[in-house]
Amino acid sequence: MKPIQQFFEKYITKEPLFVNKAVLQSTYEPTVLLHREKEIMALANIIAPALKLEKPSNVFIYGKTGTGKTLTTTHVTKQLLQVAKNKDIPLKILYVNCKLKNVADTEYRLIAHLAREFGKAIPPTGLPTEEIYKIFFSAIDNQKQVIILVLDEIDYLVKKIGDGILYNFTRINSELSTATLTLVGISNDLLFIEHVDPRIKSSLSEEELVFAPYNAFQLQDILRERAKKAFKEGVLETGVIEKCAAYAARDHGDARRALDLLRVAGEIAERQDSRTITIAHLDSAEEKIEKDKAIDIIESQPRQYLAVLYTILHLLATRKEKLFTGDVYDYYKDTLCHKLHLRPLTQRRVSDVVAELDMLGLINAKVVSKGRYGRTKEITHAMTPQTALRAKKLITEKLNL
DNA sequence: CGAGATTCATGTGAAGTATACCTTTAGGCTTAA
DNA sequence: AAGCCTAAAGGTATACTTCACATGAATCTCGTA
Repeated sequence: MKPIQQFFEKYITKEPLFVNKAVLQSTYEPTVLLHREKEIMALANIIAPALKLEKPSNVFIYGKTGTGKTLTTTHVTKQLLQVAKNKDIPLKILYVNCKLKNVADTEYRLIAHLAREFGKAIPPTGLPTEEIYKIFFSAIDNQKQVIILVLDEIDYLVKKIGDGILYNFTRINSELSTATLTLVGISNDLLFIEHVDPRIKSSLSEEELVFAPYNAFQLQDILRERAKKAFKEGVLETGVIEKCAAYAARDHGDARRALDLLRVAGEIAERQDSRTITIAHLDSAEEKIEKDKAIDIIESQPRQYLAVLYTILHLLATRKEKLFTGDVYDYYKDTLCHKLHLRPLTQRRVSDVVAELDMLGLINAKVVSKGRYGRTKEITHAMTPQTALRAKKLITEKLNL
């Protein structure tokens, strides 16, 4: 028998470690959210008036990544929607992630996206933004209804295009006569609202919820609960859950990360034909996750961004000295763009691109003053060496270098 | 020796440009009465 | 005469460029002890 056939034969008979892998994926919504009872009730209280067709207060939710903000919000809004449906209450929930490139990363695109949710066809460009607002308003204002708009990662949007958009949000309800719209903003950055006009702040952030990071014990509870459903009995070696929780608690109690870690560890173990999941699997999982995340982001970046990122990775790998914007720009313009027959962007633009790559977490860029030797961004690694290497290879392929 | 001026390399804001796409409008052509 | 198609005119968003000014600590300068 050919080896590849043997592989397939074996594959069928192989004992899986998972019973239900979806439980560990980030799209999974558990029916019970552990250790978020207080937050759930708080949010429920805030938005409950919707059931009486009154406008609930606007809310801002703060918390680091993986503290259950998004999950809690979708959980609560879903339940609310369910009740509303049973009682025939006209309630709509809209959820938008502002970080999605070319979907909701500008004011025009965000409102256009919302209007499309209501079946309106909006061109990708060409109309005045004001016009898009009108279309959106007319789409929702044709009947008495309560709309709850959840804007995830709203801090990213505001950082990118400024806080003018928030001002426009403040006047939404005065434009509507029959419908009402409530804004639920979710932010990873606890400080970002402090930078906006206090009047806008008080209008949009009538209520605030802060999600504290999970501690190691809470993470363990969550992991155990999910692991029970995801894995067959007895596949987890003792200490794996504890270690997994400890890893995640180390950097700001990120539950999503902890779950990813567990899932990927399981996948690796399965591939290696292991009967159990060990701590060693956990370690390789940590590496793989980071790599996947970076690769994912890179996949969606335009050519110019890739070229700049490649330059940075290349220079960081080759030289020992610190790396500054000027060095990057020189190599990018003189060497890389030349090789790629790419029209070089100006230094001004590259400066912005570097800032965006920093926001995406692919690199670290910090503005430093070198006194007599000027002011610049000092650029350093944000990825582990292995990941950086993989990333560089991927870009090489994507750019046809 | 130390306070204040100078300097460098690039950050950063504002305004301008190119491109792609939109709606409106006016003219020309077709059609049906 | 009414209806329909087309192409030009006039408008916008976005990504990028151009222009011009801002930044901030190391270094220089010069008056003073």
